[in-house]
Amino acid sequence: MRNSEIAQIFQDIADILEIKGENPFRVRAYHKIVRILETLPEEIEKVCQRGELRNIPGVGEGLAKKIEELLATGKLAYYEDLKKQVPSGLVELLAIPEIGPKTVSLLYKELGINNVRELEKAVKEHRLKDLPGMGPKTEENIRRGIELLKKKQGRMLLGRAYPLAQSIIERLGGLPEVDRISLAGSLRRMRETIGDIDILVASRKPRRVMQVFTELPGVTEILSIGETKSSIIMEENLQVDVRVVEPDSFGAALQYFTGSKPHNIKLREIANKRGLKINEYGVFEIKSGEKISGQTEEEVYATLDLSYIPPELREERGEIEAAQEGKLPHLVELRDIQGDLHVHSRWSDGSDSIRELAEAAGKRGYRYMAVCDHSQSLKVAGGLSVDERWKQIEEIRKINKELKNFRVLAGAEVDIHSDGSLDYEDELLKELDIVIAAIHSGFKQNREIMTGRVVRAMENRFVHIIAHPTGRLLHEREPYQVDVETLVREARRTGTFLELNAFPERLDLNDIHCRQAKEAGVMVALGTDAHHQGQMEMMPYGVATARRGWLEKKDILNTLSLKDLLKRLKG
DNA sequence: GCCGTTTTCGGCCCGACTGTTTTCAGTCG
Repeated sequence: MRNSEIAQIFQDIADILEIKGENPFRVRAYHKIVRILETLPEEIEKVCQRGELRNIPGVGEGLAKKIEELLATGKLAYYEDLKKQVPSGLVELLAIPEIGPKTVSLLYKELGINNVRELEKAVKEHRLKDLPGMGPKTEENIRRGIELLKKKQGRMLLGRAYPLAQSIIERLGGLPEVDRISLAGSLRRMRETIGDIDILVASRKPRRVMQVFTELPGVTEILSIGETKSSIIMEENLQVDVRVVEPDSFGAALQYFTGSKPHNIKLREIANKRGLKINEYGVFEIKSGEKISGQTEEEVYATLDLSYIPPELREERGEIEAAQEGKLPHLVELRDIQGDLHVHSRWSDGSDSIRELAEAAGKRGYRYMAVCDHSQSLKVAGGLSVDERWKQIEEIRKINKELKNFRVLAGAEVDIHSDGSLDYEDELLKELDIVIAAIHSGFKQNREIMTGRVVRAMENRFVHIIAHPTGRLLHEREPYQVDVETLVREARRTGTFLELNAFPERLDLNDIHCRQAKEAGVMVALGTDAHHQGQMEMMPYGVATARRGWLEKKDILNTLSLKDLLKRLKG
């Protein structure tokens, strides 16, 4: 059984236990194991085989036994039993905003409602408002909640949400009433997808800020408007929350609203042990109630003897322990990136000439850029025949003679055939400065074949990089069945680099994989996969994902100078 | 359900907001 399947079962258990009104801390224990499983860099089965389940913080005797049972039999008696007690449709009701476990339980007991369809019907017939603890407003809120759930088709891509948030910040930040303003929430942590945009403002005149905010162009609905918090819906059904605090609390509030929740919980536990309390207003001594810090985030962390933890790391994946020991990574920054290692020109399916691309890259401060147009098999993307490729190499050589302080690397994104062979012969590959191998066909192969296919490509000594190694397209296509653990190991063995494709739909490798690569000593190659010059702007999303994967400058191939890069590519 | 240089039992992060109440429960982040 795979980690994601086991995680799904524990998630289900957590939901059922909540509806049953079980001890919330038991529920929390299940939520925690779900998160652990979703981000574990190896299969839990291997951990189990090594007898190390109990070494995972959050896994005690009970969960260890349940995991063992699932791995051994594919089933869990406890879960099967729970499912009999609670109709399956109740869990889906939890997804509706405004509805939590208590309401689900009430609806079921009083009205026999056990799925969304029945709830909609009951709302229409106004059967909810007379239930104990409910009234017409709650009924209306639930109606809107169902509507919202239907409209909101999941989370928005980082690459879409980020510019939107920036434009809001620019508008609000320009107000004289705004002292400070910042992104918060998962967007500040640069998660690959986000549920809503959180913005934090420091101001002594919240009313004015809220007025401007709720009247922004593009606002389609105002969900709530208050002194400290307002929520709106913008076009594309994106929810935006703004919170306003006093300037003195800005740091504590920013820390608090940036999350993640598990990160904050852990931080507060540490604070408690020291007789301190953290909330969004500051760090307080519990006994005296005296405020110790809160103006800046740095202060908040320093009060707990922690070095400052960058937002991208705040996922409770060991960053707090690292901060305690002063062993946080020195994360890579955008300005460390010396060039883009994956762009397409109009020779294949891009829309700009190599010269235009080079000029744009130079303007970004880059020293080099790898033009990696598709290879001959990929006809839909205008893949280059062998002849065309030779001509392109010639053109690039010519362009390089004209350029100063900038180098266009002659590259190719070469298809890996179904059997692992490559789309060009070695005698052509060896003429290229940089060769990226990629899968664009046969997505349905099983795990073993797919993994072996990529490994075979790695074994070709002219292949430098594996492009978008899992092939996922967020919201569109699942990753193909490839064993990343093996890829990382084989990359190390063969001296191959793995790409972190910065395109927002891809972000592939993802953060967890990046960390795996780092730990195995495999360098990551950052490329935007730009198909026109504007798309080179996607690089920050790649850098952010690298940071989420704990990567430092030394872990990334294209932080090297041109000279060092060329040396690495040869060796 | 987990966990322990204050504990193997009794704790487990913290507050805002809303709508329903007349002091609080439920939900959310």
